[in-house]
Amino acid sequence: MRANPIPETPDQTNPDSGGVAEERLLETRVQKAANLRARGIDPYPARFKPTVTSIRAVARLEAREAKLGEGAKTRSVTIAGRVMARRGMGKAAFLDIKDADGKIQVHARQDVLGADFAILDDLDIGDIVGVKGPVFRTRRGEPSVEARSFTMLTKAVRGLPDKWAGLQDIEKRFRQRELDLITNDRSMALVRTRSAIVSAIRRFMEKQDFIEVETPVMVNVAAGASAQPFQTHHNALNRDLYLRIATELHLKRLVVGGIDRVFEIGRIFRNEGIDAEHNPEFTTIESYQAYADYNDVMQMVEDLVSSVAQSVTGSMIIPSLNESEPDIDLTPPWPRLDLRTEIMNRTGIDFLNENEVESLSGAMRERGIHVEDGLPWGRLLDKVISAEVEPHLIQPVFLVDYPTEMSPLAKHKPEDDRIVERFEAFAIGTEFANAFTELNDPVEQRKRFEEQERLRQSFGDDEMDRLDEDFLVAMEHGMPPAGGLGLGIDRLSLLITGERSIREVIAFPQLRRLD
RNA sequence: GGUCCGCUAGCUCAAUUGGCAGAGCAACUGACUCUUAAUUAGUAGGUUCUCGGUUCAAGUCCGAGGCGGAUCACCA
Repeated sequence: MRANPIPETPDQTNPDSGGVAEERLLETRVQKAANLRARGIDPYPARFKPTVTSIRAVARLEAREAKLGEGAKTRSVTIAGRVMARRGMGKAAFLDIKDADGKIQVHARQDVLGADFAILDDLDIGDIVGVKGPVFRTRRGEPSVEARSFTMLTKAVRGLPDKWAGLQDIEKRFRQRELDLITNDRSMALVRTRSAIVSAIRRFMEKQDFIEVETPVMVNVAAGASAQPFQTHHNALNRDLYLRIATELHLKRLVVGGIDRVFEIGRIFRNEGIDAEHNPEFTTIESYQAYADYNDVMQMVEDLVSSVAQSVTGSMIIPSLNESEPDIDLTPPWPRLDLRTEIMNRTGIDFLNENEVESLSGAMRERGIHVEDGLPWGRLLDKVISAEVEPHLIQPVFLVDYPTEMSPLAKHKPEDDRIVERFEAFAIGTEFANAFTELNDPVEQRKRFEEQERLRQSFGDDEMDRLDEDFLVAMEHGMPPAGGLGLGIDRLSLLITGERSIREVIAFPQLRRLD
């Protein structure tokens, strides 16, 4: 055992760098790395090749046991992973090693390991190591790698959170997600599930002959949705640019160009509040399909969501994570509820009658719905939906046929220009998809945008959709009839994982910086 | 943005009415060759989120602020 020098006077030069105790813990481990170097051992070697993962190593042992019976040993394997626990017994030690697949125990004995055993003097929980040797089963039945050689792969100079309780502090879990992943299996599972969801979506779309594209994130006009954009600046062009708030308009231009089935999975940015359902950057899939209408898209959405759930979780029924909420059954078909009827049933308000700001806001006040002054009609009605209808939509459902004024990019019904062919998909009280039969009449599209601009002027509402001249010119060249979809991947991940906070399904959610 | 709740050792948590800030894990010095929350003897570790106030005395009470959570408002 070598003595680790403890600083006689704590470092006062940088009082913000953490407590003295923390500094000392770090210093101790840095010293251990130096100890290894002094003995000619690189604590950060560049290469190491494991031959099996923990799970495969155990599988090999089981196969061997099936053939040879109890007491069987495999041929030598090589594993690598992080030391999660350590039980030392003088001239022997047990280590729990965690890799990408799971955990396996390592048994290190001085007589077996020889010189490498001395590495354990400078080993800490949290270090990443490589171990080579046969897999056997201990007397207590634990599959274990009998260490014949032992390699330090990465000396960690900070310790892990509590080995039993893990990292519990919610704020730390989000700010230091890597520690959350190391110690909390649920967090790792959520990252993997989200990845599987995106992968399944991509396979679903490709199977239906959609092609995936990438369109600009930085745009001259943040159009295609109602939201405030983030602003940035390009120095060489000396132009202000915006981060996109939707991928819609570029994708439609690709449909004009002849890509009949197109989709993009991408990040969009909305300069708005942050809460359990909103992160300022979030991921959507938007798709556009020529010669389809919103009924086709509706069917695609329920097929997509249910089959993604099936392939990711093995079931279309998502079990509730707590007693107070029901399981969610994603099995298609989902009910199609007429929006106007649904609002009337919930509130008695008929949006075709209350078609002026005054009458609608009056009706809302009568119903006890808080009305903010200065909002245009469409935003008011949106509020009625989100306050009075949306919270009741727990099982998956489509709300169908929206007012034209709140849907500037959707085609109106053939028999009624006050209503557009649009639906939104809801579950767990939250909207997760929005789709319509796309408006492709360029003259009407221009009129609708101009109306949005007029509303923006008169209401001073920064969130109205904006007029994008490049898009309008494209439409003037003719876009085939098409059905379009926007679906929130984060929201879908909430639905499929059973989580209720978007921060749980985003690896690094936006948080206020610590100063 | 409003309201409520939380912030104590590296991690997980205690601390009675305002009365000496404590435990487990991790760490450090030892013992220990089949343990698995190993066992075992000892040691060290604190700006109780920050600033101010009340008080003989503040982790605890009051005020302001920071960060987070829940909820309402707004958005997807």
